[in-house]
Amino acid sequence: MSGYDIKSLFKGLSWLIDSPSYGSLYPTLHSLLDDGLATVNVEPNNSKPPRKLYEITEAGRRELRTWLQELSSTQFSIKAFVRHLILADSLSNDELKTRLTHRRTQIVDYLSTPTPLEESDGNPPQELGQRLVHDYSTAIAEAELRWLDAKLSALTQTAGEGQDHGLYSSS
Amino acid sequence: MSGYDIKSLFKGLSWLIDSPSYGSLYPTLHSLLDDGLATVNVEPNNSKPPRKLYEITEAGRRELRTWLQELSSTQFSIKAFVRHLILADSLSNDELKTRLTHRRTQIVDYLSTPTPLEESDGNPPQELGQRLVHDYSTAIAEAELRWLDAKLSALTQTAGEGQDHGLYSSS
DNA sequence: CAGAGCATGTAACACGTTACATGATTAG
DNA sequence: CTAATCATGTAACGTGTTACATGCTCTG
Repeated sequence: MSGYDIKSLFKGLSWLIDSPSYGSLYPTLHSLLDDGLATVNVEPNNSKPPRKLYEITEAGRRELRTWLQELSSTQFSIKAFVRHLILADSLSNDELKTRLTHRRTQIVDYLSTPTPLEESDGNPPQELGQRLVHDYSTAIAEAELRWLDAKLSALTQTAGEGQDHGLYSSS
Repeated sequence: MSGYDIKSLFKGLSWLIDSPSYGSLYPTLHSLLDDGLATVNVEPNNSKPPRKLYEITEAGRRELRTWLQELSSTQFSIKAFVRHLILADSLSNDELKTRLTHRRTQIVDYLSTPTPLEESDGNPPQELGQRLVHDYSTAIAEAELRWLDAKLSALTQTAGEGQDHGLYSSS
């Protein structure tokens, strides 16, 4: 993909996670080249600035794998999970299944932790906000749980299909 | 609340949105005092550092309102919406309803935009990640829509109840 | 008796955004 | 004809994190 393509992808997801600015995106791409983690293929684009199509190298893929491993073992955020999904192409069927299962565990844990419930006394000084957010957070978590279950069952039924991980077969 | 309390609140929400570090939280609280947007009430805490309980001033509440207005009219992100919910105490019944309705509109718009569907040709070079994320994003958006509808109907049924906005009456 | 939680705060550093620079093409 | 989209890039600036400093208390 080109820097522009990457930016577009994130822009479409910006309601869920932050989208990087070109000011950080382009320099990052340049440093990937310097480190040999990616290669470019410059494609002329009639009098417009040429499209620079980046591709990950083997070394890059190795780095990516360890980075994703780190991510999933230390971060629970939606941001981290979405990053994982975006990069699902780099994972094998089994790896993806492992990650989704791990995520499922985290969500279940989150949903089962009994709300801290702060403020002893007669409790409501002013905490409508807290309750609303907690409520919202729970609703989102439950939705994610259902989504994970659906994907996991699709992934398990068609065990070793390779290509599309059995997720989007027969439209 | 104290700086510590605020941090705890965000920590509990860190799976949804970023939690600020103390390194930015405390200085921010200090600058609110300088600007007269908040006041402190220092509460001794037997030999532990005293708890500094901050409270918003009238001027602060005015600033907050315009800030929230700005937020909701320019940002569509979950981050912005969660901020709004946390601060729901500062909004009147009608204001809250307006914001939720506005959010609902945004979600509906998002769900109705026909997926860009990039890559003309025979389309699938490698875009499992894109599809997965889109799928996930849609599932979350639909869950939020249902949540909004539930809250909005609760809010409308008990029109002008004041106190708890009619949201959490008779448990 | 060690580690987690309570509780506040500062300074160096890294990071990312904003604003700028450039310019053709296509859609309304 | 104007605005949006395509397409890349740099430098100054602002903001936020990381690491450090301090010290009591409760839990396992």
